[in-house]
Amino acid sequence: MSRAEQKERTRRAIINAAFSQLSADKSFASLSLREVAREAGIAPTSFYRHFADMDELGLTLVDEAGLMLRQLMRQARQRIEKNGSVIRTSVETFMEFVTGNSNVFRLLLRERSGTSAAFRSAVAREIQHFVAELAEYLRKETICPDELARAQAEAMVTLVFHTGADALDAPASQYAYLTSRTVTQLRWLAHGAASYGRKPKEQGSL
Amino acid sequence: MSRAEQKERTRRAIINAAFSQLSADKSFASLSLREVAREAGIAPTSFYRHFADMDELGLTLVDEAGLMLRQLMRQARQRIEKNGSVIRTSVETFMEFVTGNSNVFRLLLRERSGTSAAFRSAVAREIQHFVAELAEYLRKETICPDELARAQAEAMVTLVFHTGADALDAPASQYAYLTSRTVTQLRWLAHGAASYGRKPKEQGSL
DNA sequence: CCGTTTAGCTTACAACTGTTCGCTCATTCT
DNA sequence: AGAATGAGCGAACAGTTGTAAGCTAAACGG
Repeated sequence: MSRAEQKERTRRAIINAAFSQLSADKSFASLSLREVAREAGIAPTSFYRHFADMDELGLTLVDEAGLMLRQLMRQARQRIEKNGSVIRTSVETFMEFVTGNSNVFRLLLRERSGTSAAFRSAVAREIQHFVAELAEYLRKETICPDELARAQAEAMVTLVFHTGADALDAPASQYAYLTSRTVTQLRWLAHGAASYGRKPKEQGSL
Repeated sequence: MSRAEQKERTRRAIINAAFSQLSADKSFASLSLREVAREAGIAPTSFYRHFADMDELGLTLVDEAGLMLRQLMRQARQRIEKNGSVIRTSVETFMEFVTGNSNVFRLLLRERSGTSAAFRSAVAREIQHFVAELAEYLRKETICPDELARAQAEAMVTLVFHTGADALDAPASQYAYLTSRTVTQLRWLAHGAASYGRKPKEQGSL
């Protein structure tokens, strides 16, 4: 086995060890370099041959998580073409991602408001891809000015993300309810934005 | 000074020390018993005379934070009566809370998806008060069935909370924009829910 | 006024943490 | 073939952590 090949292999072992240690009651911040190294099957000091820092490893994990998110978006688009219902299909796809890769989602969810500014902005950047893509879609589909499309997309992503977070602590029997509740919320938003977008000044007592 | 009085006093010193050590780059999980005790001016072991655990202290902090939230709600109601615009006044009041008590808000924000199930459900409970109260208001104001009022309230609280989180990392010059963006989003929701609530079945391609 | 209670202290320990240093030894380059 | 590189290791160090045991002294209750 070539040297570079072997190096890449233990690098992956480290990354996988880190991912696998994340759980409902263990965040990235509570991982220790030594524990990760132990599970990766290397000596603690060998860790430094691959990452300068735990932070550097963390940023790598966030990048990989973001990658999975983008793959998810592509997958959602395919399903939409065959299925029709944009909102429901998107929400269902996202919920499958959350329940199937809960540790990955948890990483994004926690580090989005975590203690490292670098992590926070890395996560924010990944989510922005989501928002930007959705906003572009809305701008094409509806006849909405740029700024409103973006605000609408942000609200939608926020609601879907939040539902994912709820699902992490809810029993599987609740998934269907959570999904359809979110679908309803997104439809409200879409409908409200479409008919209300042109007259954003006070209307009614709200 | 009475004994009970003195005990209560150092108990508060502990709580205050903990709150004051929270910051953008220090979460509750990264506080150490010793550090807290040091800032409170007591020996590490004396901590146990007041709390069995760091977890017990944490739950106390979450309770206090929830109390502040409820006070905030009362304050918002007063301002609404004098001001009229429900949504804008509510969002502005909340943003003042976030910027004025950022450590308290950060605690709720982080522990909502933190590593302790007890913390998570404690925070969720506090937020439910928010949602329930808003839902009741919506049910009275609009002519909306229970379930929809609740879903609407949840979406609104989610969006406002998320905006608070954004504000924590944004420069103060962005506050006005964040606020009005959120106001717009909430109005969309309200409008969409009002006109769309009666026909939740597929409408349009979304 | 004397015995009990108890907040707070000091000392101590065992378990971990991240990181430095120097070594081995298989792969790579010349 | 011979020199250089670099991934991985073991030992060691200086910090920190939570927590246990036992003491002191001041407030308390009878």
